Amino acid sequence: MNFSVSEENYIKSIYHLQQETGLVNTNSLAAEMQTKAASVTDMLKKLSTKKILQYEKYKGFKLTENGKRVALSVVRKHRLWEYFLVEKLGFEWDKVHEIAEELEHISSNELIERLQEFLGSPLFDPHGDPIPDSNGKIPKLIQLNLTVLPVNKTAVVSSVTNQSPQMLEMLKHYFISIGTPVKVLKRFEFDGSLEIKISKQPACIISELIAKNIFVRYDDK
Amino acid sequence: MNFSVSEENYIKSIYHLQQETGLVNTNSLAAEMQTKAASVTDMLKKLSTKKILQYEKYKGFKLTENGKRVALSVVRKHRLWEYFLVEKLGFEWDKVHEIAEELEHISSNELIERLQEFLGSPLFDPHGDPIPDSNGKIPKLIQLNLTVLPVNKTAVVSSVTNQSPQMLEMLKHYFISIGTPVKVLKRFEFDGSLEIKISKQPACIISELIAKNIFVRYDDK
DNA sequence: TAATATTTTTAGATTTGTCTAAATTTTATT
DNA sequence: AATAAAATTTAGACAAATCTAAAAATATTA
Repeated sequence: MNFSVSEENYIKSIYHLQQETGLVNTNSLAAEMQTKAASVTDMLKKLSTKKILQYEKYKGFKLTENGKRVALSVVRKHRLWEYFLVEKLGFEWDKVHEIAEELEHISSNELIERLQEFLGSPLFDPHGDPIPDSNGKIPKLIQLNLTVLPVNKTAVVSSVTNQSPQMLEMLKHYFISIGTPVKVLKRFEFDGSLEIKISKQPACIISELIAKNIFVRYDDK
Repeated sequence: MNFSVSEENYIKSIYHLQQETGLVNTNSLAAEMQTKAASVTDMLKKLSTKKILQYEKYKGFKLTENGKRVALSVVRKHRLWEYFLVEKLGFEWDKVHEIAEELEHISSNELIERLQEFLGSPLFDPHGDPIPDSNGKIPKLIQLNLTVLPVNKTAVVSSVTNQSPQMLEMLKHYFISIGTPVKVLKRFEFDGSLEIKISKQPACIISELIAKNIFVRYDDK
C-alpha cells in the first residue's frame, strides 16, 4: 500500500511517541507534529480504516504491526539519508535533519537498498541512532563506558553524561563529539587515565574522570 | 519564491516544450503532463500571477526569464541526481528517470551544491544531456563524429544515428551504448577502421561504417 | 464567408489535508 | 457525586490540484 507524505509523517511521529508511552493520545501527537488536535483526529480515522492504527475514540491509539512496518521503513530511509549527507556530502551532523525529512519520502525501494549498500550498510546514523534493516530489525545498541572499552577496538562516541560547559570545553579541545570514532590505545594502571586515538587527531591522554562520562558503542555486525 | 511539486513539474514541462516550439499551447502541455486541458488552464493562471509565465488567453504561453531560472534549477537537480544514481549507486541509465522525478523536488540548495561537488561537477548526465550550473548556464554540447575524434582523447558516446536492429546488435556486441566512455587508439589508413577502447573492455577494431554512425562528446571544462 | 471542427476556457464538483468553533466525552476537583 | 476543566471529536469551511461538462474563442474547410 502507498502512503502520502502527510500519512508517512503521522505514522513516523506515532511510532516515536509510542516508543516512550505505549499508547499515544491526540494532543501529544498534535504537539509533536505542530498541528491542531482536530487535524489529528481526521488523520487517525483515515489511518484506522487503512489498518495502520488500533484506535478507539477518546481512548488513545497505537500502531498495528503493519503500521510499525511502515514506520520503520520511513525511519530507515531517514537515517540512511542522514548518514549519506554527513559521510558522503560532508554536512555537519546537526544540519541534516531537515533535509532528511524530505528525502525519507522518496518512494523507491531499490533506491534505498542500493543506498544502504553504497554506504557500507551502516548500523547507526550520525546521531548515534540505530538504522533498521530492510526487514525492520533494529541493531541492538551496544553502549558501554569508555573506561571498559577493550583496547584497540574502534568505537564511536554515542553519548556524554556530564554536559556542563566545562566538560564540553574539554571535549571540544580533544575534538570529541557525538559520532566521533575513538579507540583506546593504552590503559594506565597508575591513575586510570587512557591513551586514546580520535579519528584523525594524534593520540592523546584523557583522565579517568573524563572517560567515565563518555559512552561509546560499536557496530556489532 | 517557493513552488509546489506540481508547479515545478509544470514549469519543467513548459521549459522542455518551448525549447522545441517557442510558444507552447494548452493541449500539448496537457499531453506532455498526462492531464486534462482544463487542469492546465488552471495552473497557467496561477503561474501567470506568480510572474512565471507570459500568458495570453487563447494565444499560447512561454516562461519569463524568472520562470526559465526555476526550470533550469529543476533540470539541474534532475540530472545531477540521475548522475548520482548511475555513477554511485550502479543503476542502469534507463532505470533512473522515475526516481529522479522525485528527487528533483528536494528543496535544499546546499544539498544540490554539495552533491555536485561530490560527483565531481559532471557536465553531462548519463543520457548525455547537459547539466546546468548553479547559475543556469548550460555547458555547450561538443558533439563530433567518432571518425574525427582525436586519438587518445577520452569521450562519451552521445548518440547513434542508425538505430536499426542490425546496428544495435553490433553495438551490444561491442558493449557500446549511450554514455559509454570511448577512446580511439589508432586510425587505420587502409580502410578507415578504428582501434578503440570501450571503458573496461579490451581494445577492439570497428569498421568505418559503424564509426560514422556514432557521435561522441567530451566534457570541455 | 458560413458552417464545422478544434482548442481553450469557465463553471462547478471532488479529494486531500488542513483549520476554527462548537459539541461531546473523559478526567479532575471540590 | 456534582461540577469544572481538559481532552477529543464533530461540523462545517477553505485552499490546492484535479476532474467533467458546457460555453466561448479560434481555426479549418467546403
